[in-house]
Amino acid sequence: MKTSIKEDSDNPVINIVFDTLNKNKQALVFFNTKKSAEKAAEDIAKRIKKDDMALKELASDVLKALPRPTRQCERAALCVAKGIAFHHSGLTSRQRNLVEENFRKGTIKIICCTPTLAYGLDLPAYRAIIKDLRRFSQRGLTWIPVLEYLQICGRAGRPSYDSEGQAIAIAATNAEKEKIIEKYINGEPEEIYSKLAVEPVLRMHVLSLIASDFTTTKKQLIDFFRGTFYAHQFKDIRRITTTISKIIGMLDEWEFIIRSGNDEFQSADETDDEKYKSTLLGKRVAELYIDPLTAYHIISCIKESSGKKLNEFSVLQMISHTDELRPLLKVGIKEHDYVQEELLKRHQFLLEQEPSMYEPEYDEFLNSVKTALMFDEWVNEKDEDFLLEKFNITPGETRSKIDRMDWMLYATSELCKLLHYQYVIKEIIRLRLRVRYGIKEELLSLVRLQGIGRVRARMLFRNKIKDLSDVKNAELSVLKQLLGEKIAVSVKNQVGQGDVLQEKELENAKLGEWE
DNA sequence: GGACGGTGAAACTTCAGGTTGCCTC
DNA sequence: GAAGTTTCACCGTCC
Repeated sequence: MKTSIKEDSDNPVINIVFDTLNKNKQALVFFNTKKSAEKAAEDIAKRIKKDDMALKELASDVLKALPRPTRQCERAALCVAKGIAFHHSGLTSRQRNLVEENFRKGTIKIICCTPTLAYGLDLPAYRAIIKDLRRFSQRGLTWIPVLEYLQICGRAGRPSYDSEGQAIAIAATNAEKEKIIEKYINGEPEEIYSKLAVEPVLRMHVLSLIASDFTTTKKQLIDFFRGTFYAHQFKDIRRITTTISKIIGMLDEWEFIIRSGNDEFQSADETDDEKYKSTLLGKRVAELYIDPLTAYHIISCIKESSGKKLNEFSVLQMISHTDELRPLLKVGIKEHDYVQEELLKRHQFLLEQEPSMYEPEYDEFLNSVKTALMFDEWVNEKDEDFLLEKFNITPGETRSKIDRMDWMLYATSELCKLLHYQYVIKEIIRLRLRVRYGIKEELLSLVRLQGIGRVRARMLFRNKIKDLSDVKNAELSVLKQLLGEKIAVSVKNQVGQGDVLQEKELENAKLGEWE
C-alpha cells in the first residue's frame, strides 16, 4: 500500500504526525531517549495554534502532579495543553496515568515515548511511528531486536479500537532503509534464550528450591534443572551443574544452607546423595526474594557496624550498593570531585571496604555513593525539583528508587531481627519511615497520622505542632486553617481515639521505644 | 578602549525499562 | 553514533 504524506517540514516525524492529525487519528511515536521524546513533543506542540479548555485543565493537572512542579512538569504541561504528550519512566505515575487515560479518551492525540509504551498497554493508536531503530548500548549504537520492533508495531491498530493500523519506521538514509526492510520486515525474529544459567538468577532459584524443601538432594536439584527450558535449549547440563556447585559452596559459606552426606561437592556423579537443608536465615532470605549475595553483603556490613559510628548515610550507601538498586545514578565527569568530597566527609560512616580507585568496581562504588547522597537529601526533605536539578534524577525515577529502597530496608530489618542485631533494627525502621515519607527525624511522629505526609507534617511543625500531643492540644480551628476542614477533623479523631497506630512496624517504632 | 552581547563552530556529555515484600484503606 | 548542551573565540555595537 502506498501512502503519500505532505512534506511541510524537513522533519519526517513532524510531517507524519500532522498527516495523522489531519486524518483525525492518533499516533504513538517511539524514540530511543527520554530527551528526544520530550523534545519532539515540544516541537510538535509549538506548531499547534489552537487552544482548548479541556486540554488547559488537563495541563494544569499534569503540572500539579507534585507539590512543586519541576521543569519536566512544566514541559509536560505545555505539550499537553496542545494535545501532545511525552511518556517515559521519568514522569510521575499520576502523570503517566493522565496521559494514558486521555489518549484513550482521544483528548491527547500524539504521544512521543520511549519503549515504556511498547509493552502491555492497549491504546487506540492508528499509527506507531518508530523514529529510532538503533539504541545506545555498551557496544555503541545497536539495532533493536526484531522482537521489540514487532512489539512496537503491535501498538498500532488494536482490535478493540480500530480495524486497521499502520507502523511506520523512519530511515535516515537509503542504506538504512534497505537494512530496515531486510532485518525487520523480511527478517525473522530472534530465538528466545534462557537466562537461567546466569549466576544471580540461579542463586535465587537454588536457594528457594532448597528453602521450600522442593529439592533436598543434589540429585533432585540437578534433575529439576534438567527439566527446564535452559537444559532443553542447550542440551548440556554440565555448565549449569558447575554453576550450581559454585553456588552451593557460596550458600553454605554464607550460612544460608547446611549440607550433609559428602563433605566435598565435586561432580554430579560422585556426590548425588549430598543433602541440603536451609537455615532459618536462608529460608528468610528466600522468602524476602532478594539475591543471596545481597543478603550476604547486608549481613556482613551490619556485622562490621558493631562499635562503629552509624548514620543514615551508612545504611543508604550499603543498600545502594546492591544489585536490587540498579541502575544507580551515574557520576558525571563534572560531578566526580563533588562526590569524592562528600565521600571524604562521610568516610568514617562507610560499612564496607572502599575499593581502590584503580579497581574496575570503583566507578560503581562511586555511583552507589551518589545514589546514597540523593537519598540523604530526600530524607532531609529536599523535593523532587531539587533532586532533578542536583542529581539529574526525574520524579518518576525518584519514586521507583524510593520504593526499592523501602523494600530493601524492610528486608534489612527482617535480617537484623533474625540475627538479633537489636541496636540497628530501630534505626533501620526509623530510616525506612523517613525514606518512605522523605522527612527528617523530627517529623516521624506526625506522619503516623493518616492524611499527613511530608508537606503537611512540615507545615504543622513550623506552626509549633510537633507531635501527637501537640495535635491533641491544638485548637481545631487552627488545624482547620492549616490542613483544611476534612483532614483537621480526621486528625483530631485519630488522636482522640488513639487507634491510629495499626501498622505493626509503626507500633514497634513507637517513639518511646526508640530512645 | 573596554564592556557587553550575539553568533556559530568545536568540544564535550550522555543515552530504555522493570519485578520482587508486606500492609492497609 | 547522534543529539543536545556547554564552551569559547570572534566580531560588532554601544557607552
